[in-house]
Amino acid sequence: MMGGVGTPVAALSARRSDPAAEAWEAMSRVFMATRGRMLSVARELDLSPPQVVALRFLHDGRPMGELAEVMHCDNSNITGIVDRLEQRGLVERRPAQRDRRVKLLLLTEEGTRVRQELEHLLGEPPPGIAGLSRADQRALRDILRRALALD
Amino acid sequence: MMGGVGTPVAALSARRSDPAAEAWEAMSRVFMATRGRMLSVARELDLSPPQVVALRFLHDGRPMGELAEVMHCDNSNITGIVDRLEQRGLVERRPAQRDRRVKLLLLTEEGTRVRQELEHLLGEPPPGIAGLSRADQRALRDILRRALALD
DNA sequence: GCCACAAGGTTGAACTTGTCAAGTTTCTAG
DNA sequence: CTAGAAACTTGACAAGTTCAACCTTGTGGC
Repeated sequence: MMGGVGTPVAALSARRSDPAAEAWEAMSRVFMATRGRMLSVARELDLSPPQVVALRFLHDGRPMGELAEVMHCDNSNITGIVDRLEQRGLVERRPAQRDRRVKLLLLTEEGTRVRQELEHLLGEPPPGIAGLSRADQRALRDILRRALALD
Repeated sequence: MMGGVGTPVAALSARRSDPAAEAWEAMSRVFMATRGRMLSVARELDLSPPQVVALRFLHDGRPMGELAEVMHCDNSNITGIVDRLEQRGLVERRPAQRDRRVKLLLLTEEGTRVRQELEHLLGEPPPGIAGLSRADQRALRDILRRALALD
């Protein structure tokens, strides 16, 4: 830990011998360690963190309201974020035919490119995960997929 | 999935048969699913998301600059966040004796209480993890601890 | 001791985010 | 046809983020 600064977080409290809580604590630590990377990727692509989240949650034809829902924020908030993505030419709004109150979001060519770049950079596993044995990696993947199936 | 809204993210791209990337993708999905809980916990305790992060990264005697470093943001940013935490009586500033330029952060009694509440609420594993078999939970914990040792 | 310089933190300006309360347009039910 | 709801926008205001400029305090060379 060369450039480190000591314990990043004071003791996260996982009740001893509660393996779920202990696993979750470890998982939270792995994620906290990747905060920096996410922020520098955003900077590199000249996007704010919410714009990154929005782009990742976006897919062609997704209504604004749905984006607001998955991002857990207000509709009025999405308006501004999409405004700026649109100004940058990454996204377009198109009223839905079936209900013209609804605006569907479409990625432009450039938007698709940026989004792919984003997934490429953020999809890279952090060193801790990349450094695990292949058996551990497979076990981790399988366990987490079981967890996702329960959500 | 009753109130669901379809696929939250369009395909995160994990190269096939790269178990590390697949594991990381699954892990990212688990985390995305907990965004909402983090936000509602923040609301419940009347804290902004950055204040939550700051409180979690805080420990008694931590210098402001160190907090800025672990939060990956500018010193000037921390000034404002700490200002508001101080106004709410959760934190105090005290100049370090050895170097009076440095301000050390101390949790007040109330600050300690809120921080514990925070760890309690956010330390609760999400349903997907809690619903795993005990063997899976232990395996997950052990693998992630190995990953942390590599960071 | 004195001086230039660096380091930790604060301030102010410009912008983005987030929230809430109207407001507009477009459905939908009765 | 009309009352009300739904989807988005607008405006106002607090908070976060970044940058440059600043103030105070340490540090090293002389």
